[in-house]
Amino acid sequence: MEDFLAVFRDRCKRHGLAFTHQRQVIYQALLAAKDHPTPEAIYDIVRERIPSISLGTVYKNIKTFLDVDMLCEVSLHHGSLRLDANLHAHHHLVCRICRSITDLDESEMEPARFTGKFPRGFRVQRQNVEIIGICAPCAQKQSSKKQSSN
Amino acid sequence: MEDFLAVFRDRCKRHGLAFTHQRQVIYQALLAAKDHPTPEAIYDIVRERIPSISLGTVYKNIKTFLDVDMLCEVSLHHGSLRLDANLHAHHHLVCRICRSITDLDESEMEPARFTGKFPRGFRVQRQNVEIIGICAPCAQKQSSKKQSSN
DNA sequence: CTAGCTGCAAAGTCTTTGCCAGGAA
DNA sequence: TTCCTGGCAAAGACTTTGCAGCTAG
Repeated sequence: MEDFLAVFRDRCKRHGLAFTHQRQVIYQALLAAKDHPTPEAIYDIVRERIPSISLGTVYKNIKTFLDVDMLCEVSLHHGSLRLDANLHAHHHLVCRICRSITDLDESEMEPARFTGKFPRGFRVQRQNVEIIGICAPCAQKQSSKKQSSN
Repeated sequence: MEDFLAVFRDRCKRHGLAFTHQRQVIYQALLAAKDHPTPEAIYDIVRERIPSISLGTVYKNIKTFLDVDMLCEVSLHHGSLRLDANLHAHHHLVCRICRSITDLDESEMEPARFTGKFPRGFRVQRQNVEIIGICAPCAQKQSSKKQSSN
């Protein structure tokens, strides 16, 4: 626990974030949750320790953590529904910045192989591979932004 | 084109869907779009041919197509942000029905290997594998539902 | 004829934003 | 002191729903 606090304090300092009680409790709840919680779920947990906290604060902090890579999102496409009429097995190349999606043909992909055990009774149907990175246009924008801010 | 109409008509019949002009134009737009469009994007395209169409109709039809597997969603988690404080490389087992997410340790996974070419300039950072299927509780619910409807 | 569909508008989620008082550095 | 943050409420984006008239089967 003291360990957690020290690490968290350090991470905040490194990213220029103020160390606040709310922020610390939110982060701790995120670390403890094993089920990939929603912001609402975190809000519910945090409220047990800080009843006066607001949902807005939870959202703001989550966004902050995402910005500094102290946290990641399960899907890069939660904002809006993205559709795919290509029903043949294929995979996706996704840009972290602009969230563009490019198809990768399955024939050019050797599937991932899971060698461990699945939970009992889980019926596997298909697998989806996302190769995540930064597309050429976004990479260019980023580097030019960095230069101008130096 | 006539080919498309025949196939579409057939698919509708098979799933018990009425063949309507709106539905046909929406599906055609979905098939033609190569960029994993949002419902809004489809709405914009369809409106060129059916200016009076409503966004609600586009949503309803997309939902219908998803229900009968004539279409799939790029991410099963677009509805709400799902967070992951586990920054170590790992993968996910996802239930199509309840959308629960279970972690799979990376050490038990042999990564997918892409043997083709990435778009020029794309900087790959990591890969995410989703194994998609139906979890035990949902499978049970489904089979009992089927029995009772027989 | 009947069930299902469309268009419209209202309502519902989920998330972001603006503001000011208060706390961290 | 100065800047950042928390709480609140309003606004915003995205999606669903209810209804009345129309259409396909």
